[in-house]
This record gives sequence, structure tokens and C-alpha cells, in this order.
Amino acid sequence: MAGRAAVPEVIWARPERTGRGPKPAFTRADIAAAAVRIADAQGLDGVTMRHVAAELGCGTMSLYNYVPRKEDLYELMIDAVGAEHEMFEPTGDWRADMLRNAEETRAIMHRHTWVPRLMPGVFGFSPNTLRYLEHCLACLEPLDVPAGTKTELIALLNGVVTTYTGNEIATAERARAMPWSAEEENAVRMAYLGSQIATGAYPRMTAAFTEQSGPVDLEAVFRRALERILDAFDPDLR
Amino acid sequence: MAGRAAVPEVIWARPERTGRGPKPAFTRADIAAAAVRIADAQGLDGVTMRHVAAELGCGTMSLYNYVPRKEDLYELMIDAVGAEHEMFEPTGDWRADMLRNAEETRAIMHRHTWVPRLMPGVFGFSPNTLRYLEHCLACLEPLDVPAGTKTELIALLNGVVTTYTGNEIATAERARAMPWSAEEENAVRMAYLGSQIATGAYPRMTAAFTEQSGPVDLEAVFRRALERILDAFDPDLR
DNA sequence: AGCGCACTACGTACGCTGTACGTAACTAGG
DNA sequence: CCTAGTTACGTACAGCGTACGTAGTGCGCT
Repeated sequence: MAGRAAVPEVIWARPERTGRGPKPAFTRADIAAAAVRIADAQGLDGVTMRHVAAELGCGTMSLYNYVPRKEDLYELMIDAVGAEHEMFEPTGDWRADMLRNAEETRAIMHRHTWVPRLMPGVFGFSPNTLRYLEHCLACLEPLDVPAGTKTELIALLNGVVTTYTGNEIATAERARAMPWSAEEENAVRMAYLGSQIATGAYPRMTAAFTEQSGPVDLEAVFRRALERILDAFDPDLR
Repeated sequence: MAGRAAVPEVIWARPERTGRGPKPAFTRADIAAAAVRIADAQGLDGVTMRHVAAELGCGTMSLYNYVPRKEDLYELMIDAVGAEHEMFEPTGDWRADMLRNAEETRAIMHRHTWVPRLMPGVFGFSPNTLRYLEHCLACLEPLDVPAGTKTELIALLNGVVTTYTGNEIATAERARAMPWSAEEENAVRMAYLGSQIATGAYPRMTAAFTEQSGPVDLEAVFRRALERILDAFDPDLR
């Protein structure tokens, strides 16, 4: 009856230390940093409670004193890389500022390629997430639309950045970590795609594929997508 | 040296049966259907090789005759639900047609709530994915832009649909499956958010939050996002 | 016709995961 | 000073993906 309550927890709401008992050996930041280090070096699958504990030099189960569930560890990681955002002074040009924010997010994801895989699952408003949102709203100050619309712009832009950069990274990662080379992988997939196209069942796709010359420039596609989204919110263009 | 080659495989390129030996007990469609049934009933985490095999009534390792890696099972699943797309006759109104496609994708995802979680990882061009792309291109026939731009439109739209519907589902799922109620969860999160806002560190967020009255209508936000993206590609609006 | 081999079927086993639980050491508050 | 709340962490368990070995089956070739 007086057992531990089955109550939801937001890790950010839980105090970092409580005063009684031995002093905690680590801070939350230590733990996040260790997990990020592992994820950067070995990929997200290397982030296990055992590995993080070993990286910190403590027993596996000691981690659970700081992080009640593994999911919370992920939340710590996302918050940690959120600190890498440069919260620059808004210039007054909201389009340029938001583009800069987007490019920076993309750069962070390329530094920490596990971020896009983690983003969808992480929901909480961590401290650095809140700081970033506030910064985006500051950049959007000159934009004369309701606050709700600004929120929608930020969400749409962030979603697209995550999706696109995630794709870029997935494409690049498939090369690494596989026992075969990127060329082989591509060759096999393209051979299959070619065989499908050759059946004539997909005439329009065939046209689209043969029309394009050379490999797709993913970065250019990304930037065009950003511009288009900004266009869609720009009152000067309607 | 003459061991099994470490060569990439596209499951769709691998023939479904080869004529020699005993007849396979299942088709790929059987397996996909079983996996989808489990995922619908128990969630994606219920989809394990053991469970799928049990659902089919065969030994766990027999599954590996049909599906070399679990990842391929996921690809089968995505392809299976792709068959639920209605490939209607294009009306000539590309905006309306693409909106219909997007809404249908959203409906499919709400029927199979595990799809958004799986989408980012699945890369291959499965038969039904190809059919759907072809159908989208057919819908975009009246749109007078280069083929590459059409592809970008489709990708952007699909990405947004996945992201938004994934969010809708994640929000709804958090209520289920948790040992606490959605109200409790929300209360705790909102209490934390309120405490953060109360610090005054995020004035613009505070304004945005207090300005809005009532809960956010996620579906309306979704539809606005779609319209904006279509706007961005509409030559009649530039 | 009959042999051989490619294929299906599947039990066992291994290394790994998240984490529940119990116990020992430690320190701040009453 | 005592005691209650913490930290620390070893052990244990259920479950995962899948490598490997063996037995049975039936098509294709000689």
C-alpha cells in the first residue's frame, strides 16, 4: 500500500541529489557525457547500461540510482547534444536565422549520427530543448504571424531537418558497419531496381530515374526543402 | 575461401522458392501477415522471431529460411501494409489527389500504429512502395515541374506525414501501455513545464503557451502543414 | 530409375540485453 | 548518537537475435 507509487516521472523534475546518504559519485552531466562518448564511438547500439556503467567505472546497477529507465538515459543524451546549439543573437532576418539554426542542427546530427534515430522517441522538454525553442522564438520575433503559427513553423522545420539528415546518415552508415562495401550494396539495390523498372510496370518512375543524370546531391535537396518551407510561412510571398 | 559470400541481399531480389527440396510451408505474404497481426495486437515489441514463428505454427529457426535477418521481416511488414493504399484514378487535380494520398497514408498508420517507428529504418524499394511511388507520379502528371521536383515533393510530403502521424500516435500510445493514466502523465509533464516557465527563463515560450486556449488540435495542425507544403510547390501561387 | 544435393525444418546453445531484488556501506537530520 | 534514506553493486532471470548442426524431403541430372 505504501509501496513505491506507479507514477510517471520526468527525469528533469527529479532532484539531482537529495542530501541524505553518501554523496553521489557522478552528476547527470557525467552520465550523459559517457553515453554520448560511447554512442559517438560505437553507435547507438553500443549504449547499454553495462557499457555506460563501465565507461563511468561503476557497477551496472549503480546507474539505476541516477537513471530509472534506459529511456531516460536517451533523454539525457538528447539534452546533452542540445547544449551544442549556438544561441546566437537574432539578426532581424528571421529566414536567415532559421536557416542557420537548421544547418546547425544538421551539423550536430552529423557529429552525433545517432540523434535522428533517437529523436522520435524523445518527447520531454529537457532544459536545452526549452532553451533552443526559446531561441527559435527569438529569431522569429520579426515574423508577423500568431505565436501558434511560429510554433508550427519550428516543428515543421525541425521535423524536416531530422528526417532529411536522418536519411543522409542512414545512407552513409549503410556503407560502414556492413560486411560489404557501399558500392556492392548500391550495385545490388540498383540492379534490383533496374530489373523492376525493366518490367515496364513503372513507366513514370522509369522516366524519372533515367531523366536524372549523376547521383542525387542530398545536401542540395535538403536546402531546397528548407527554402520551400520558409516560403510557405513567409507573408511577403503570399 | 569458397565459404558463403558476404554479399548484400535485397529480400525482394531473392526468389520466393527454388524448386528443389520440400515445398516451403509458407509464402512471404503469410509471414508478413502473421507479423502484422502480432504488431497490430501487441505492438512492435511483440514482433520477435519466436512469436512470429509461433503464430505461423513453426519452429523459430525455420523462419530464417524465409527471412535472413529480422530487418528483412520489417521490410516485409512495411510492404504488406503498403498494399492497403488505394491506387485511385487520378482526377487531374494534383493537389486534391496528393492530399488524398497523404490522408490515406495517415489512416493506414493509425490502423497500424507501428509503421512510423519502422519507416526511417526501411530503405528498400519494395514492390508496393514502387507501386505507390508510381501512383503518386501519376497524380502529379498535371503538375508542370521537372520530374526531380516531383520526387522531392513526394519525399517531403511522405516525410511530414510520417513525422506528424508518428507524433500523434506516440502521444496517444503514451496513455496506453503505461502503468499510469494519460492524465497523470500529462499532469506531471505540465507541472514540470509550468515550473520551468515560472522561472521566467523562457519568456517567449511562456507567452506562446498562455496565448493558446484549449488543447492543440493535432489533426488540424497536420492538415495545415500539408497545405503549406503543397503551396510551396504550386506554380500558380508563386 | 535412382542417386545426389539443394532445400526445408528445427532443437540446442551462446552471448547479449534491461532490470528486479537483496545486501552492505555510508551520512545527514532529528 | 541513532536511525532512516541513500548510494553501491553482485546476482539472477526472462527474453532477445541468431550461429550451428542434424535430420528429412523431393527435384533435376545422369
